[in-house]
Amino acid sequence: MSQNADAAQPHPKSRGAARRAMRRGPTIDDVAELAGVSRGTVSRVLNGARYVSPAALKAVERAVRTTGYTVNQSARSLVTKQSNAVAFVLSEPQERLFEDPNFSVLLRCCTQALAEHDISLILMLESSDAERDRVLRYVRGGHVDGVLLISAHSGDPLVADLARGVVPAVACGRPGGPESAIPYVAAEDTEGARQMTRHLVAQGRRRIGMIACPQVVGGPERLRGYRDVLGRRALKRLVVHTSDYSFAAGAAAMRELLAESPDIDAVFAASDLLAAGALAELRRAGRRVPDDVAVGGFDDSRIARETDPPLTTIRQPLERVAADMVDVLLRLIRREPASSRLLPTELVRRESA
Amino acid sequence: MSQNADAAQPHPKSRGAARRAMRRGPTIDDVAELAGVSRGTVSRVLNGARYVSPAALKAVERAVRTTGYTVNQSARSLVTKQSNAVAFVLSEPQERLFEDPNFSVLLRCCTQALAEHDISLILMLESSDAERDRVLRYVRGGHVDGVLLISAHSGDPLVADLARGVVPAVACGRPGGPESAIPYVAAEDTEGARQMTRHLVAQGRRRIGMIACPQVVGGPERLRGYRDVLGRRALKRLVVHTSDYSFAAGAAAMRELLAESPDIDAVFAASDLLAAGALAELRRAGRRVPDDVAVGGFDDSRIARETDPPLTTIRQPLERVAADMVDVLLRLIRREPASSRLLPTELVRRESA
DNA sequence: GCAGATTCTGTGAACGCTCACAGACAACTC
DNA sequence: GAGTTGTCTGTGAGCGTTCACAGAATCTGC
Repeated sequence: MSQNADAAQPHPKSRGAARRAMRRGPTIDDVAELAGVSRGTVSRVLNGARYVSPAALKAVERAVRTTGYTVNQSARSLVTKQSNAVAFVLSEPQERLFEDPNFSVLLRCCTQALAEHDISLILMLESSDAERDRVLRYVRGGHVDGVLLISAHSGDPLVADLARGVVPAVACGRPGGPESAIPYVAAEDTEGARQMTRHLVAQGRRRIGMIACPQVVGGPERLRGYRDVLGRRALKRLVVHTSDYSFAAGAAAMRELLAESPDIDAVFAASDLLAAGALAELRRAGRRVPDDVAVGGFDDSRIARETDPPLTTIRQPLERVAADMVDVLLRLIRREPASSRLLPTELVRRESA
Repeated sequence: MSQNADAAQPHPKSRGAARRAMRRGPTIDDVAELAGVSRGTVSRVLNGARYVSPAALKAVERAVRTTGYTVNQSARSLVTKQSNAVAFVLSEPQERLFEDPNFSVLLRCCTQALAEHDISLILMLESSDAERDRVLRYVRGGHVDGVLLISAHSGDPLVADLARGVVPAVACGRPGGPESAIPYVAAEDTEGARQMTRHLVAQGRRRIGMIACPQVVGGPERLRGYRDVLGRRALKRLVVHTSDYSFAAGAAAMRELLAESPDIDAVFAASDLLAAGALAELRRAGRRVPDDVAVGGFDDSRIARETDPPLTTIRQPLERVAADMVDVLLRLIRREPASSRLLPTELVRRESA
């Protein structure tokens, strides 16, 4: 049989042709050939276009257009060791966090900001230990250039891992744990809480309660702001702690507050969702808002506009938080200096207080 | 100087060593060396582990563990032409859609389902033409193995592009446009709408209005279900169209309905968010719910539990929609046959109707 | 004991790109 | 006109995998 004879002489050309037929798209060599230049020149055009003659530039651009060439990211990554992707890691996402409107804004704005730099966002969940392992392996494996970390609770174990500097990382909100932790971007929670508390005081409220959530990122700061303004008037029974920012927790906390201090005339909830829950509970208890009890929220999320009455709240510039997180991360990736940032908050007056 | 002498003889070995020092992690060759086998054997262990002796298997596994080896996805993708990633494309995401709780559930469940197959989810937004181009180039470039398409409005132009079969794709909800379009997974919207309408009829309601949204995916089906049950009783002035599923649109539609038909005694809103808006407007108009007017929603999203009164609504099995979308997409990627799926809905009775 | 499977292993050649290098040429300076 | 600088170009090597192939070893059944 002629098989052996054929096998004896390898024919790389016909093989290459066969491959080309089943290939996804044109390669850099096809573009080079069509443009009448070399691979190297095409590559230079693709990245930066320096040291390329106008004629060559034009020819390459035309060839790229006519062939519909797209750079093969895998091949590029293989040599540059950059993935042009970052992970958006959602730590401990009980459904709650995921349905938090703040988080949605963050995700959307981060995606947009990254897209402008042609970097793609890979969403990763990290609620179980197994998932954390997966994330860590993924990140360590060099699949992403950086990590945007959205943490629900402070003291996230992933922070420690990330802090070891496997890959640049930025957190949203001040992550708890050792001081050596990773840089973060957050709103000025403490000052925001002060603004709201001062506002309630200015309205003549005497018994101002707080629904706090100190385990959640940003929570301790908001409680501190409330205490800063009220001092000794921040009675113990006026402060109730919840374990998360949820509607149900807000309602339960309000119930407790009403039972402990029936003469309460204002409540500052550490998030709009908590405030919405408090509102529902107040209605059930027959208290009018704001006449009997004023309610203040925090976040200025969509919810604040949809409650009845609409919530007076503290606006966090989440769009800017997202943009700044991306900015800090990109700087870190380029090995430029970058540090944590705190963004100003603003009181938004509506009808609840 | 000795420079020229050095340059004359290339020393690949010291070069390789230098590279190794700055390298991210161990390679397959390092693992092979440590395990005392060849590259090929390690590769076989990594993918499937067939035709590998127990001894070799064990040695490789140990070596992988001690070196902390992770496969370099770029190198692998370069040869397999598979990226192990899929794009989750959010078409026309006016903020609204993004803040839709349904969408959050979908995103979360898809991410989880994909993670189980070690496939990562790349989030892409596609609200402008420029962004659609980007998405298309990205997808065409072979960066992803498939696309999960979440479309707000029917007749999305991306669908047509995707339908040309660049890459496997699955839509959530029936995409409008040519019949030749891509496969989809959706709830049985028509039947769900029938369930709700029948429920309102069974409660003795005589003037049943509808807040419909026929431009949005699923919208036409829900309107059809309402008409199926009511027949000629579905008066023109009892149906108002909105352009999206938003709180504000729901409130505006309710206002219109009250003005046109003051004797209205029930409303079926095509989404919970619309129903929440209607609820707010009814309260403002002094109508009691459900005593004066019954309100039915659709989705059974988180919102339905948080309105006052809580909404009677139609539950869509979104977790299953997400799981099925991923399942269909994976089949398509493996070139197995797979077709569109319709999932059953369920009436959830609460207090609003 | 030997042909034929069957299991197991190592090796070379891609995959498509970037990057360093060297060479060609043009434009200056003295 | 020779040297120096700067711009522009092509080429070879290598990134870390997988895959096809071929060869070695072991097991069948007669």
